[in-house]
Amino acid sequence: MIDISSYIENYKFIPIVCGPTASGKSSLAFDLCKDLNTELISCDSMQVYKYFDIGTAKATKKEQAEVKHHMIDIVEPDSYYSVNDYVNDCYKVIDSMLKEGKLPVICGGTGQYVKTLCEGIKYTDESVDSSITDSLYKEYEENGIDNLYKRLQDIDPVASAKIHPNDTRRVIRALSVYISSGKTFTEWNNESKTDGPLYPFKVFAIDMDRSILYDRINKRVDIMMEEGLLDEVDNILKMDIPKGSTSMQAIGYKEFVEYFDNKITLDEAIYQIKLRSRHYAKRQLTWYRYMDYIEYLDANMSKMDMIEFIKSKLK
RNA sequence: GCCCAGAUAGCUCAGUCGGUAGAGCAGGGGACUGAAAAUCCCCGUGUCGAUGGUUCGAUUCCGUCUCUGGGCA
Repeated sequence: MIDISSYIENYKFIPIVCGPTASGKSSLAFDLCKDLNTELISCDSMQVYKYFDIGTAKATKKEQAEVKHHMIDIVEPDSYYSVNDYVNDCYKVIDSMLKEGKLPVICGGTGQYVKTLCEGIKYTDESVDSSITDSLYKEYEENGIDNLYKRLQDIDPVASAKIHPNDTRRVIRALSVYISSGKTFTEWNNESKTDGPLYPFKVFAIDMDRSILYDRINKRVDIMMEEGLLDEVDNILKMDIPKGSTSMQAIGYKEFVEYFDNKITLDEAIYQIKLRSRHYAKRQLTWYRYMDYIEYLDANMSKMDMIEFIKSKLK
């Protein structure tokens, strides 16, 4: 673990501000950055994509002029950007900020990215060729999952015991690792384990009453519509981004594809966005409960009090 | 006013040839090592509209009432 005290006086930890979607984490992290006179590092799997602005609740140009935001708008919408890419790029930003004497403030809702940072998972440089994955998917589409799952059981009983057969994504991932590297998924994953995180992180999450949160989510979708989400999506769809691209999985975008195809009404699309956002928030909350090292911030606290609380925990 | 069809889980509805009921959606919980805003797993007791009757027993059959659709006047 890297000791940050040689770069930053007074602080021993790098804060990661989390919270479910629409909980107000970005606004909190923004104010924290202003208070600490520093810059923000986004930890969000969808804000990395250019042009996906309103629907991903990306910081506005005005906000970005006030506080520098890293790890947003860094890739084209048709690119493939993995957790591994994220953590590597993130470490580079952290390193350069520390060298400038700035305490990084990380903020975002992507649980897997936060986990990877906090557990210090170190992915190998090897990667699985997409042709292997493609042929496994082809096999799945032709013959179903049963045989693929049986193969996984033979090769890697430990992994297969943890992966449900219906979870085709994970079954195929585990198999593809073995076919590609000759190592089982379990071996491959064990190799990526480390003693702990690269930097001393401290994770915070805004804790809010569920009904209030859902109300905020629903209202925020309405606000996004007023801000011109539909035009944004229309422009993005004109870019002909491949359907399977990660960026096209973003909530608030994929739902409009059917609307523009005249398969659903606008109201139905908006209903779906609100619904899927609520489901997403629920899954985020499961991540936070899983991270037993997290510090909760009661949403009833004032933002100033939250900032003071966070700062006190970083010392 | 008359006729017909409904009234069952938060919503949409199925069902019980009479032995007090079950799906989808919503909602809740969980998993998560290279697509993660993805992917996947688990969780269903509710005066079966009200009331009287028949019956050992009614949400189910019959009567009356209330409400909601639709039709005829």
